[in-house]
Amino acid sequence: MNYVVFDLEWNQCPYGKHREVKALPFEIIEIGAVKLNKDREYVGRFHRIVRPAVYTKLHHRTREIVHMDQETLDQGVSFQEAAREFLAWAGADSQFCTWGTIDLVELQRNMKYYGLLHLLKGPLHYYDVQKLFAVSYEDMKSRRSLEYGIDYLKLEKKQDFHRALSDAWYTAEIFQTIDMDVVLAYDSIDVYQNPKTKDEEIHAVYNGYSKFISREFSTKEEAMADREVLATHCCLCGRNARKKLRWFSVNSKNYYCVAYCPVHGYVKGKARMKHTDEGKVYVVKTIKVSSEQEAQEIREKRDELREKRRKKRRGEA
DNA sequence: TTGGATTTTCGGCACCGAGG
DNA sequence: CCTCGGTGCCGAAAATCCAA
Repeated sequence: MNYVVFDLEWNQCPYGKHREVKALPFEIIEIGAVKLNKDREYVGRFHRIVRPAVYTKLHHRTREIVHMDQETLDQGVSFQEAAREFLAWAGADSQFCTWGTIDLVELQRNMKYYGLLHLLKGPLHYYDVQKLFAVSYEDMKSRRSLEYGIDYLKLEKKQDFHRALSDAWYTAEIFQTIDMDVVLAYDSIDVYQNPKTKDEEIHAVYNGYSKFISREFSTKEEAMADREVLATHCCLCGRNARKKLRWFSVNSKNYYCVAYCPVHGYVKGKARMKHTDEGKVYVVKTIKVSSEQEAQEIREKRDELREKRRKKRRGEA
């Protein structure tokens, strides 16, 4: 098993959104990757410039960020060739690592555009080094820039940022500093290819929380009526935790609830509604360990929200 | 049963900070 | 300039409640 740390550079429609190709808002123009063995030692690299075929001219903003001239781009290979070679080079049993969540999405979106998505079966497990950085060195929630991470760790800035190979290299260097226990405990799942059937639904357990990704439903109501979506299993032992506070919504997308595990005490649930390109919905539910105090706070938050809406109604009447 | 009051739902919008 | 995810606010519409 190898780790493939990769980074992409992409371009967008230089003439504004109204003239873009809907299925391809971002066109990949460069792929850079560093391969590490199971001990996270450097074993190889991959680099391709991709000749753009949809947006042949660089967006002015892109040109400012990515330092590439037109000749360099024109000398690139086609996306089909670059993607096939990249995946072949990566090998079937490698673990992808990226800085942030977007690169996996754009890679797949570009592959879909060219009818190559079957080469990369999702959902994809990967390591989001930006997240691992936050878990290891900050508050778990922050999402820092790559350069911030390099500065924080006092690593040498040998090359410019915002080129695929150098950013992949920087990401790999940060990845190498992360404690292996943290890496193993916090893998990420990309659901650009979201679960379609019940067997494909994802149940993942992490340190102190668990994540469930449902199959598709036609409507939100149907989703929120599903047994597995509503279930509140303790994220530590998997036992059914009895609900203390039923699922309630704060807005159209997020639902919360509180439950009590007979062994581990309070847990809190959060369910987020996600929409697919085809207008279906699926649910990403997380269950986290909580406390009596936090449970009380969530209850108060719910009551406050109700009170607020009530007051507002009165004011308008 | 019904109409008004109250509560919930839900899309739009704006902001932030990451990505290019 | 555009995407994405998260958050919060707002108002209209839908759903529900409740008393006459």
